[in-house]
Amino acid sequence: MADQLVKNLFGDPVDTANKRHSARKENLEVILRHGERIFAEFGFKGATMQAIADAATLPKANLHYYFPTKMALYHEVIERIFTIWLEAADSFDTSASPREALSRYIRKKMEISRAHPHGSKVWANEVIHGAPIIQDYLQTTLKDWTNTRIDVINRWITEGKIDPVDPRHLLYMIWATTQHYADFQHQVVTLNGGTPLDDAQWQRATENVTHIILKGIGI
Amino acid sequence: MADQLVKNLFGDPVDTANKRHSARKENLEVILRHGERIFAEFGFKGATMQAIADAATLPKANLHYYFPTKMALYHEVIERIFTIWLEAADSFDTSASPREALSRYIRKKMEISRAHPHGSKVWANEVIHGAPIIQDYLQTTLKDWTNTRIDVINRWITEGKIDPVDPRHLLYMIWATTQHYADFQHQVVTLNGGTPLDDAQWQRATENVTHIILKGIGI
DNA sequence: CCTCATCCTGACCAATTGGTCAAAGGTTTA
DNA sequence: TAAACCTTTGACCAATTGGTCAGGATGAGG
Repeated sequence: MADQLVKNLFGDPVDTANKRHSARKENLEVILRHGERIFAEFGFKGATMQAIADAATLPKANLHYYFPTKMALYHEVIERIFTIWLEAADSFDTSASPREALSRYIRKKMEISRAHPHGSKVWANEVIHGAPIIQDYLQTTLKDWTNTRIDVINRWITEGKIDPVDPRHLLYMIWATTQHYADFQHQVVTLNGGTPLDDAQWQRATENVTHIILKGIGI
Repeated sequence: MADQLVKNLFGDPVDTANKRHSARKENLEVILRHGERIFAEFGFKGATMQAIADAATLPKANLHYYFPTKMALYHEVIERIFTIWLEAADSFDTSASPREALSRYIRKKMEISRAHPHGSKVWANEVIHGAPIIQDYLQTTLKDWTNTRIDVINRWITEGKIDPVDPRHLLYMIWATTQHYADFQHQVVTLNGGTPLDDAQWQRATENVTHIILKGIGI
């Protein structure tokens, strides 16, 4: 078939060559996307497989074909969110200057809050409810990442590049503030007269957050 | 009966004079306290009347005697939390200097995060899930309060007392950061080696938050 | 074509859970 | 003491919902 002759730049057959394979991929994608939204909106218990199925316009039994249990689907949703979190984490360039490293990190986190508010909400939900699923991440990946950044920030302090603040609380402040625009989106929108922040407002928010935090630590 | 002769300073009969009345009060208190905790821990849907009843060591049917529906109980829990929020709001003294007004407000909010983490979590849950219950508060009381504070902060800016930051984002930063210690308590504790913050650590957190924010706006 | 493996789905089941109710047990008041 | 009232509670019900399953549909490979 002609379809099967389609190749990408590396000469590998493109996934869409196989109807089954591509349909599978598409379905997984749709389920995960709507699952994330429904979980964010109603919490784990409040979200129903039926609601996710309806959103994805698939019969409920079909969801159970791809994900044996609700928990399995939830796990997968969390997994994806963590990937995004890692992406932001990478943008904290430890070799850059404090000003550059922090402002880039803050900007990246603000972008994520705008692009993936649902994911952020699911994560927040998890933590609020005692992190039954992500406890592992918190104790390993997140803790390690945090400790290396704390070291870097402490070095900046020693070198007199920033004020002697507790790095831990600086990081918490960055997390809390940037994620606020995703997690408390509804409140932010309500206080904005009911309309979502536009491009200019997001930029203004990012600038304000960056300004206050950087100046706040003496940069 | 002797009991009925007990009076308070105003001459009113003390509630405890009446066995029924005091038992009622006590039960309401116990149900609301445990309800708040269970709602915070599992979300509205995840919390079950049975779980709250067990925590309060009362039969489930008894809960329904005091609160006809789960939603009615939840409403009452939210109502109480809002009272605490108002208490913090009052501490933002608009007649004080920027330094005094803000540092007092931040300290108060940190104290509330420490004293009422469950309440804060329930509130966060509400907003994350689109504020189905508290929408009214957001649009009226919260919005009004916010607008008056924005005016005050703008006056400070005009008078050159603080940097020209967007008051809105300054407030969001204060809310996000202070509430982070309650809502993300589990994450904070995990990154603290699994032990809750002690007195000194809370004080250090408050100092850091206050320092960065105040210096960040040029005070 | 034809066979096989994969995918889809309506109907169904069992467990959970919010809420009801009638009867019993206390407390207050006259 | 006795009547009126309030509170407590076990047993029960109906609705929701996660998950199952058997049989049908569809695409891949020979």
